[in-house]
Amino acid sequence: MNDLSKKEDNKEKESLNFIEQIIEEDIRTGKHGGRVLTRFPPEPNGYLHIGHAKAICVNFEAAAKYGGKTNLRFDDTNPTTEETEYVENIKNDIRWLGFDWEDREFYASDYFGQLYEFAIQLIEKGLAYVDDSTPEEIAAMKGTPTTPGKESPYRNRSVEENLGLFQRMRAGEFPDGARVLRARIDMASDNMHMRDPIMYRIKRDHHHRTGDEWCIYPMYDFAHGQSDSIETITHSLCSLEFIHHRPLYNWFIEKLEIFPSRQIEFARMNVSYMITSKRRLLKLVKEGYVSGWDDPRMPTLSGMRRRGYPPAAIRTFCDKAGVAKRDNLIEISLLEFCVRDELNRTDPRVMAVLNPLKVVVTNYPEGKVEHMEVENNPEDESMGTRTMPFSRELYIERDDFMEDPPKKYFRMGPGRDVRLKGAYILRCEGFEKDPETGAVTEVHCTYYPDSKSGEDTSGIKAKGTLHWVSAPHAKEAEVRLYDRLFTDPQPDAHEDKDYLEFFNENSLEVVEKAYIEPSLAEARADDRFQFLRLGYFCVDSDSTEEKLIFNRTVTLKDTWAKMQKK
RNA sequence: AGACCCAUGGUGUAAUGGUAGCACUCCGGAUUUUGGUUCCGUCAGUCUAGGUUCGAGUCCUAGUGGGUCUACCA
Repeated sequence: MNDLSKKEDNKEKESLNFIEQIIEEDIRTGKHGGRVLTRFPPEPNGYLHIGHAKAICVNFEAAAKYGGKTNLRFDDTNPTTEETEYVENIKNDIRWLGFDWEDREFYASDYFGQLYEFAIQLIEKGLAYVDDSTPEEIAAMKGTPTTPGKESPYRNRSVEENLGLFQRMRAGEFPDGARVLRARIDMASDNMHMRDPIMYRIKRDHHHRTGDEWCIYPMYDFAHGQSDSIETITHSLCSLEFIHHRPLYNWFIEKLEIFPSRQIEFARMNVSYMITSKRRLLKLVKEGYVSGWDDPRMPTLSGMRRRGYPPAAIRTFCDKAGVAKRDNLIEISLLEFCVRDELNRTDPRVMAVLNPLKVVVTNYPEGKVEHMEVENNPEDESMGTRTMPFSRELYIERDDFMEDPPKKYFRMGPGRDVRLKGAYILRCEGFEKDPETGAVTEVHCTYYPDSKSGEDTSGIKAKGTLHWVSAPHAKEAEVRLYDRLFTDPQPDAHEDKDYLEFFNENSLEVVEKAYIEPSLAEARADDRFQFLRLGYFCVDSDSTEEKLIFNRTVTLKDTWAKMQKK
């Protein structure tokens, strides 16, 4: 056996997650004729976040893998909290993430008529009844997980009476909250969701799609499962919390004799240093901890988009995190790895100096300018080159000079040689200090004329290479440096402490005046770059003609910083 | 307390009764005109106790630990 066939043998076994295994089994047994249809069912009452991204990927990718499709369905059964504005944002976010639901855009509210008919059917079968009890009474009769509930005094109304009452509910004859329609199942069930769950409530509110057509609205539990069924969803993938709802959905499907969608639950993804609670996120926005839902520190898709995270990286991240049923906490370092991996291949490199220190090349003629050719991406030659002006006065990073450097320091220091990326090797001859503060104000160097990048005959091997800009040619820009929003990996997991106690006060640092190379003058919002040796940055939408603003997406890995910590 | 779900290196996820593998992180090394990238390497794991079996991470029982469930929200 040769090596080639061995390799073939090795990769023949691709490992499947438990959902894919179920789908493959269904295909093998011919269930639904091999058809696969999933759905992503957001409620249009908030912004999508990293947790939703996971659900979107799981649903769309599971279907796509087996030649199936995915529906987008808005679960809009509560008119009070839902708005059209959210619908547009959600669609925009899903498209940006890279998924397409084509023409299959549905709304639970599309099915209000059908759902009403389903309710009538159940009443006629003696499986649903109108209850006049107050919310408090219903809650009291519900019992607890360890004690059975009590049956409502209205539970044994006749079919005719229930039918009449329900029709009058629909006709608007009763005030809000006066009565509800409940499924007649089992008040003693171990599963609280089977203790005669409410199917319909009276609620006079303007619905974002159906307007004032209805004054009764189905509960989520009476809408979700049947919506799946109506759309003939084959595999309804949702999070673990709905595991207790499954018997109820199956009960409705069975009693109504409708298409049997199968619900499969998986553990939702948690990411360290991030929170996804809608309420807590809202508080960050409302109380000004962040600038809005799209603040680049937010775990929202709009926030991550503005931060500069490429959608492909988010998809890869969700894929690598995997799918299973156990609780998980994915390290944010995996996300950062995926972002860097993507950006490393795609982003052009440029130079910017965030914390400038002036360098004077004393043996370089005053007024002379050379245009140095610099590669745009060493990972991708096809991205070509650009030129950068080089002159007698330059800026380098303040961190890249030390008055009295240790031996492992490869950057500029008195008497040391260092390469300027794409330009010359410089020798540091001295420096000037502010007599009052002691701060270094200027560094004096000489350059080796025969060390020009690409035609270096000097034979000098400089250990370090620095980024730089030409002082008279550099443009100014604002740069926003972001760090994780919280100082604790699970800020909302502390019983004794509020998550806001872990808010990272240093999560945003603004550099008002950074120097960027002149080629960046034409950059426009959303353009992405690697600032050499600093990190990946994108142009923020706050930028104006006069002033460019960059967001730091993520730093480069920094082994020097790591060494220093030790 | 009851029902249900879950348990593999620091983290996440494979192995479907037959050699515990992969990725991230960490650590070390090589290369490098980015202390980036790339490449190589090290460390490190089946919750506990019984049982079934020639053989158990996998099947069974019990225990332990974690999670979920008692909205006219979704």
